[in-house]
Amino acid sequence: MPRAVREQQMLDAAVQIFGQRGYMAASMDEIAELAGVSKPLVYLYLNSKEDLFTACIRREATALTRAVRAGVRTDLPADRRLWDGLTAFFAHTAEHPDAWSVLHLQARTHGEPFAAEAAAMRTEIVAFVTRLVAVAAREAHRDPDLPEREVAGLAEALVGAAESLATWANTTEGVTAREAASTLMNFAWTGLGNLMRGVHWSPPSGEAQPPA
Amino acid sequence: MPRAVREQQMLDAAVQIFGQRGYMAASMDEIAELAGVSKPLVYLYLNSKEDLFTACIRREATALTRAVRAGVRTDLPADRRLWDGLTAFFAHTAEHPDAWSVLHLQARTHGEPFAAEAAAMRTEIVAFVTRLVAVAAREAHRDPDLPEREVAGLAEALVGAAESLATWANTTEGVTAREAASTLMNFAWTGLGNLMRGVHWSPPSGEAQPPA
Amino acid sequence: MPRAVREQQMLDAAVQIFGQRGYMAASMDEIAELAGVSKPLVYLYLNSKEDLFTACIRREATALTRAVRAGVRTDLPADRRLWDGLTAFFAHTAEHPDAWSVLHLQARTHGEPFAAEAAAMRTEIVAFVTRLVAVAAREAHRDPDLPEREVAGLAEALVGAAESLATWANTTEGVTAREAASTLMNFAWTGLGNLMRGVHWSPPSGEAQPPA
Amino acid sequence: MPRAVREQQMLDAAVQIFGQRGYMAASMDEIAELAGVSKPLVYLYLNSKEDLFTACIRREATALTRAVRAGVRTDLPADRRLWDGLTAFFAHTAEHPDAWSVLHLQARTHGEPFAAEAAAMRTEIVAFVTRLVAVAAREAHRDPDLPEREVAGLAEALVGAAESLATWANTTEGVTAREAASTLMNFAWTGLGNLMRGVHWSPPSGEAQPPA
DNA sequence: AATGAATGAGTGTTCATTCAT
DNA sequence: AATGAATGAACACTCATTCAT
Repeated sequence: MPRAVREQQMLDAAVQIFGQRGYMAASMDEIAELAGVSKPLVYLYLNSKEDLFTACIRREATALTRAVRAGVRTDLPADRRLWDGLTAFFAHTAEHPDAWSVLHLQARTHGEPFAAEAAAMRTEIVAFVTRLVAVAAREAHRDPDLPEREVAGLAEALVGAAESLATWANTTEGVTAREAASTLMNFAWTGLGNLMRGVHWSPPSGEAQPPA
Repeated sequence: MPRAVREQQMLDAAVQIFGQRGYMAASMDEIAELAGVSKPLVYLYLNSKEDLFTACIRREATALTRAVRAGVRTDLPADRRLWDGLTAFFAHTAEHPDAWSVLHLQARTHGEPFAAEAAAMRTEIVAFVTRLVAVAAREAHRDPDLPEREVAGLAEALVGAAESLATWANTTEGVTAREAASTLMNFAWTGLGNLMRGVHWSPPSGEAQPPA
Repeated sequence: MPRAVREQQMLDAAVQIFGQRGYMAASMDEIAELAGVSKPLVYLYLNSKEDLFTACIRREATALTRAVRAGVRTDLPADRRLWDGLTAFFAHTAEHPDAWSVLHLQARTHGEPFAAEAAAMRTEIVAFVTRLVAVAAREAHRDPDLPEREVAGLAEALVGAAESLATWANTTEGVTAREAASTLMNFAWTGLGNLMRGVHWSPPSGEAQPPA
Repeated sequence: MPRAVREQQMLDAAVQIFGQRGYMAASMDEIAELAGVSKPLVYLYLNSKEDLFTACIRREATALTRAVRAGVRTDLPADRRLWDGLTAFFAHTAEHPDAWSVLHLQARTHGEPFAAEAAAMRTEIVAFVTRLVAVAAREAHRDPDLPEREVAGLAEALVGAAESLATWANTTEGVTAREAASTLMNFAWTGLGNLMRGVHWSPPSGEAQPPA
């Protein structure tokens, strides 16, 4: 069996164990057993527990950002792009709960090296949202631009709300990705003030066509 | 030295170590040393690592909810109450970053018993926000009520955004509690759509007078 | 409360705990609590765990040998004296099972100092039996005497059988001291060979009158 | 070095330490060091201190009963079988004093799980003796049978005497297995009463031929 | 390419024992 | 005469990691 395949099996096992038990409570024994290989092989391929964990974070971070990017078409208006991105995000986290636990909980909880790794991914997503907000402002002919730090804060808030809803959707019976995305779009785009007055944001009728 | 005092010293030390190292990486030795007592005394007063951690979570959860409640006056309009609550929340988390790490990260990452403890506090806060949204709807003469699940999702999103901004404010140089609260109020109350069109929500001029 | 009384209370508690938990598993905390005093007081009166245990052994050894001696009248024939001694022995061990556990099990199991203490008592009892056997031989006009070492072995065997029956009687439902003594007298005095042929030893009709 | 061999080495060391120090006073460190291995290996192979102790008890119980059975030929008369069994018993306990300490003292002193393990072996031996007594009664044309409980008591007494003599022989300079067996046969078979009148039981002239 | 065998270092926890009062 | 407060030292157990093959 080629090395690359074995390595993926190990990462699969590691993500599952890390996601469920947590980084420190996870034991290399358990991971090796779940991967169906001997422990020395895990060390031969992945060097150490820290390296293994880092590899998990990197792989899953890449997978998540890729999934979000794949769901968004750059030729559509800003609110549509946000809606598509959120839908993709909620769908991916719902399908890979262990990976989401690794990225959102475990990586941030066990010290700088790992937190930095996860922060890199988060920064990328925040940047994506920040660009979106900037574009939206331009589309609305808003001038002068919002202050840069305020935009950063808004993006931060939006991403935080999304993360929180992802966990909420994962643990609340029967909440779909579309529903979570819809709730968040109403909240973020329209604002509570408008919502109170009966103003709603409605999801576009047709689904986004993934580029390929 | 009386027992009650010693116990608080131990909890202080434990919150600091747990918050910085994480629950599993924290060693009872280190906590005892930081508290300036011997390890057996920690066990005599707090029974076990698990009980010690639980005690930390409970103490800090109580402190946080108390701080938020103390910042809010029930005789003011909904947006003002939200603003005051957020300001208190950001101020408290900024002043007790280790406690915030314990509540927001560590407690959720290390198994049901602890997660449940932190979830209880979070539930309380979400309920607080949920009531606020309901009140706001009534104040805006909105009839019929928003669907219950949608309100739950909105509260979840708002709390998630707040949590995220708390961490952001703690790690970004020079962001004050007022600034974080202001950003979130704009985001949550006005909505991005309005913001893009130049509509802003402005913090009330006078500070809230804590009941006394 | 006078010191002597307190000390006896502590020994009572200690015998109970040592007898039930075992020497090493017994904790000074538990003993102090059961005795209704603070731990430092136990140390003030009895110095250390080892000394406390030794004191227990001594007190119970004395009590046991006293009980046996009290049951035997020197003016009766040898078999009657043996019967009376055994009856007293079984009655005492049945009434003080924790003390018996301390003497027979715990003291012998935890190293020289304690084993020696218990051995001293046992030696006394073995000597008592040895004298009895010698007297019996004389009464039976047996000359020349049995070799000394053989007599020692016989006494050892008899005492061992008695110890074993004491535990057996303590743990078997409904076996009385008289019954245990009767079984042992048959075994020891008559011998299996005779028993097989229907020869029995019968307990004397009247009870022994304790000297007082 | 193959696992099975290492395991026996560990059990050897454990029996020695447990027999000399006692169960609770024995430390896993000491056992591992005496076995010439690291502590984790002891845990890898034997799981826990309790399991290790249980394994010791089981191994030595099996060895002892095997030795006794191997010394007895079922085609010989009852007294001869008893004599052979006792000789084998005393020889084995004399050669393995630590094992005898584990079985007779330690196992009975440290709680139900271990006591039950040792009791199982003892029950087997008592049953063996009980059958012997029954056979002897039949051989002596004794009819009707002795009451069942009396037989149980007799077997108990005999076994207790043997156990006691085993320890006596182990601690008294120059007492051989034959001598101990001889003393006990006289005591048990002939009875003190007959002994006093000069009646002796004599060991058979030729040694028993072990079946193969 | 892969593993059975083995360990150094460290953890949570307990307990006999002692001050200071 | 008696105790609340405190600890040094030790122990069972675990785990990431590495040889030798």
